[in-house]
Amino acid sequence: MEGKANLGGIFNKVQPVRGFEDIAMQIQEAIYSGQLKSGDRLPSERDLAEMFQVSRSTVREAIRVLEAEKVVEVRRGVKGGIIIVEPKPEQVGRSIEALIRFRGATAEELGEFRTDFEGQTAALAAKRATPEQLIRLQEITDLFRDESTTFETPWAKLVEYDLMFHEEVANASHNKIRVAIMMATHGILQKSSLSIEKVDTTEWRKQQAVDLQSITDAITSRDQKKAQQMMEDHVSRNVNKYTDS
Amino acid sequence: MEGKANLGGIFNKVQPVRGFEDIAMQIQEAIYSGQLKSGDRLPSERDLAEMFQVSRSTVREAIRVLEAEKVVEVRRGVKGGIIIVEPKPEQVGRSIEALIRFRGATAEELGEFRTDFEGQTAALAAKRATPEQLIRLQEITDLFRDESTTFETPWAKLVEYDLMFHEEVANASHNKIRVAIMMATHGILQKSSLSIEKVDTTEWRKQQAVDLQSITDAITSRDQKKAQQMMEDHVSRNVNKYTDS
DNA sequence: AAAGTCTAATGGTCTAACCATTTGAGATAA
DNA sequence: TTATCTCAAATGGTTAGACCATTAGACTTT
Repeated sequence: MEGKANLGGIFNKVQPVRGFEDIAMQIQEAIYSGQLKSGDRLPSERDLAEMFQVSRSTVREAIRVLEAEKVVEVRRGVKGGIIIVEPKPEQVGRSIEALIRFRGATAEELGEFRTDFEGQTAALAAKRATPEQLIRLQEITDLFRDESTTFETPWAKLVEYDLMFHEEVANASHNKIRVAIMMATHGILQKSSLSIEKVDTTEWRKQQAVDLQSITDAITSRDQKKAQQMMEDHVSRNVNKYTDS
Repeated sequence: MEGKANLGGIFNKVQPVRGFEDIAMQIQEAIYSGQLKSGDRLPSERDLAEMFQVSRSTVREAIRVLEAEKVVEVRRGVKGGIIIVEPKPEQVGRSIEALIRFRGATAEELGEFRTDFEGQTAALAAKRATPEQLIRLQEITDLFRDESTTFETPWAKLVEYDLMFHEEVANASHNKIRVAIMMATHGILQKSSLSIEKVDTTEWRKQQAVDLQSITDAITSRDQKKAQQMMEDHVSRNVNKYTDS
């Protein structure tokens, strides 16, 4: 630290830009700047190669990058091609998952986080939910209760309703970061090592239905504290179910 | 919804696996399963082509995918090659950022989330910090105070100490999910549209130093409520600074 | 010892062809 | 008419072999 200027954050790593990188960046820029919208179709690989004055291989490598980044989607055949897609919340879950796997996070840690996080989200929802969102929450709650009373309804379907409920609560919090993180954690839950375990008893179904109703009630009555408490109970109950088994 | 079974979540999209995808997956599996560790070097493209019995182009496309997913890094020249790298927290920030840009989240929303999130993290830290972590927090606090008294210390350096402090608090929460999300949000803060703004006055510097000390004190005295409150105040104070300017 | 030069290994790119998939148009059959 | 089959065209997927560019280290020269 002596006789040597601290250049941290001033200079950037030199990186010779490879052809395909350049192309991938140009296309991505066009998307971010709004010149290309989701749903648009890029020219064919052969046309792109001519436009960028490179070989088809180089174009293809650029497309692979964009595809891996979930910026475009590729379909074969006539009327196929390279289509621009919307960023999906699940991909955040994927990279969080990679990080978690690497750092060795556990299901307990995820559960603990979810308990706190969803509790606060519910509190915000109680503060800000629109009338339409309140109605929607009640609808999902009713749907869950109705379908949960018969064992003809598969467990997976009920879990789906439950996640739908949680996401609607996140929407009602009117904070897009929360929506994104909510969906990310759900993406993790639905997969791999941190996956939820199937616990499907009559009591579980009844308890879930009661949980959703009490959360909906608390949010509807704008009772932030209660909404937070009910949601925390609901999430932790399931977390415990999963990890006690 | 009538006369037609709901197959949601039961069947998956059919996707013919392309050669390069197969190869990319195999390599990724080898990494996740521990057969390949970060730092390891894959065989050269030519060798991989022979091993997988495909052309070099196909191998290269697979490498492009892995590279885009930040699973490997590629260097040219002799002794260069394809090296396996660790997943970095910043990449989570990147995908969250993409999502946020697309969904149009604002700096206010991020600020609101951080206030709640970091508050809870501090509360957990107060509960679980190890003696070593308490010492480390005090060290960073001291470092910040000492260096902040002279304007020779650049603003960027102080922000760095601040982030270091927040990450240490996250570590002290002993929840790896929180560490990951903390780093992710910091990654966002350091870039682009949601970037923090430079506010560097004598009062700001003093206030920051006081903030860190009071948080450290609260955590050290195991006062969860106070730690949460102090952290919330600290974060929201900065958020307001940034957004009021 | 220092500087320059050469060499081999590795990724980056190109060319030109062929294969595989998909859609729609047109021919054919019921 | 209607249903089915066939075929053509466009698009991505793959191949093979060549050459270029970059890099580290060995070797040579000064």
